[in-house]
Amino acid sequence: MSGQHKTESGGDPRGLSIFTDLHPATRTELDTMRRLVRYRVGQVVIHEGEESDFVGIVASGILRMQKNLLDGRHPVVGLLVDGDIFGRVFDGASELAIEAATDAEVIAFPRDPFEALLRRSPDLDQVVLLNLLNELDRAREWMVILSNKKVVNRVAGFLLVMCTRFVDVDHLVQNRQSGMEVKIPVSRLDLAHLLGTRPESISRALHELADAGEIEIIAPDRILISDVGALSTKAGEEDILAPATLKGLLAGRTLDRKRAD
Amino acid sequence: MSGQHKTESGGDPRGLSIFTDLHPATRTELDTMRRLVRYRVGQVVIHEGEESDFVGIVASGILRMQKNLLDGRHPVVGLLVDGDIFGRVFDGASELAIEAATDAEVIAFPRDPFEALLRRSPDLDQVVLLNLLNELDRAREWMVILSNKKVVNRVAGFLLVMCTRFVDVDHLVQNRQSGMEVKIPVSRLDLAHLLGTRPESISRALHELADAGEIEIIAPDRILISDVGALSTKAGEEDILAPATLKGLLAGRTLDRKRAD
DNA sequence: CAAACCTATTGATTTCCATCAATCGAGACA
DNA sequence: TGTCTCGATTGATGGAAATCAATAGGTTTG
Repeated sequence: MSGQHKTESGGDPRGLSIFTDLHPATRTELDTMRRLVRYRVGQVVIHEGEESDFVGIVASGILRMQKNLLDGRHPVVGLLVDGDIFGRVFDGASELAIEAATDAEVIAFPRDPFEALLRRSPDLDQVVLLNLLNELDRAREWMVILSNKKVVNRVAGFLLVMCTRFVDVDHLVQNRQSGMEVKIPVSRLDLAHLLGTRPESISRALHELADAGEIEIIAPDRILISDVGALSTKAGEEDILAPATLKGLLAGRTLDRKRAD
Repeated sequence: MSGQHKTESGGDPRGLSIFTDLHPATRTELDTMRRLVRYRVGQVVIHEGEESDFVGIVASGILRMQKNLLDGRHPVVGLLVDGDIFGRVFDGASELAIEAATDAEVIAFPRDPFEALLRRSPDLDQVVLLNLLNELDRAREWMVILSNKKVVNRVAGFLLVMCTRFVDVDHLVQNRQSGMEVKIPVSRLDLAHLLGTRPESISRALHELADAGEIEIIAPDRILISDVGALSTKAGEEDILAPATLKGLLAGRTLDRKRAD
């Protein structure tokens, strides 16, 4: 009943790896208060405007942060994956809804004890601070991608982000001899909301990239990226996976900010 | 030569008010290491990719955070105003350029001593953490505004953000009997980059709102907002300045997260 | 005072995409 | 196996905005 998705073998449950370097005492306290919550596709994790009573870390699956507007639209402002922290630390209701984009598991910490521990433990505080800095970077990086006027350019940017940010999440990204294979973990509709467009345009953009020989559509949700450089150009960015940067990735570094220590 | 823009009378220099509640010892240390830097319109504060050696707080004027793309575009991902903290805390070069959108003054703290102090002072750490949380909220709020497909809707959202976030910055927002007067602090081109469009479209959108009687264009950079409700609807949001929320504003609360204490 | 310059604005045309509508394909289920 | 259903795809069309181009208004400069 327990270990189908999780990989508890030996080490931490998924998602908690961000806490690996914490002081043992802090770890112990966290372990004491944590509980695992499962959500199914489409379930609401935190309602918009709700004062959430827990801080969560994604252990598996994908959550989407979205705003539900009066006109019926609900733009997605970001996705949460393995290891991402969410839920309001320190007061305030969330202005965003958080919903499960796929079946998902969340490690939940009751808010008050978590905050109390946060105040007492500089090491935990540090982890949370770095996580926030990364989230902010991602949000802005995402804005740059969204600043592309043409859908095909935004889609190109999205695929590149998949390659970098989701590189070691689940098995979403795999190296092939002919390029990188990316599994798109959300529906076309979610993707459209994420990229500020409609599913039809997503479809057209993907097939346009395929016709240009820059990607290969193995299945609707499996994309083989064959020409990273072309995608980077389309995304307007410098070559995200240019030799220099790529070397770093292959060496095991991530693009995320790490603890200084 | 010194005190034309600044309001040093009695209390803190502008921008430092976010540090008002800090422990006196922390304040003293900060005061020791701070220095004031002035920038003129268009000057670069931090180059894209540069490893900045200081943490800054805006004391006056407006900075813009932008990405300079290969194709010549440079989308603006956010503005920094009085009291906003910028510059990388903890490692990493900025992926964004920061430039002065107007003449501006910045209070700069050398990075290493600032970080050292941050590690030692939970109160300062707390302020930085809350600032980050607010920045993240704003970034996502901004994404929601940018998710509007029509320019006129994004412009409406921008004007509303001016009314809330910039309510006590310089004299950008003033109450009139016929509505709120907003001073747009950046050029049409900057505004276009901020809203993901071109200056021509900005112009057309503003005049469309004026024709609808929802705003009045006193001067190109002075907008009188006469129908907040209509703008809110156009922005897709619930009525940001609806009675309940507005009452809070008038009571002196801001929409920002405050320290719990 | 006039010339030069920059910004905002207005006009005309083309491109891109949202939208409406129809088809296709894979999985669920009887 | 056949049908049902849902998501993805493809097609056709109207609308919005990018683009190109030109004018107006304000400020600086000589």
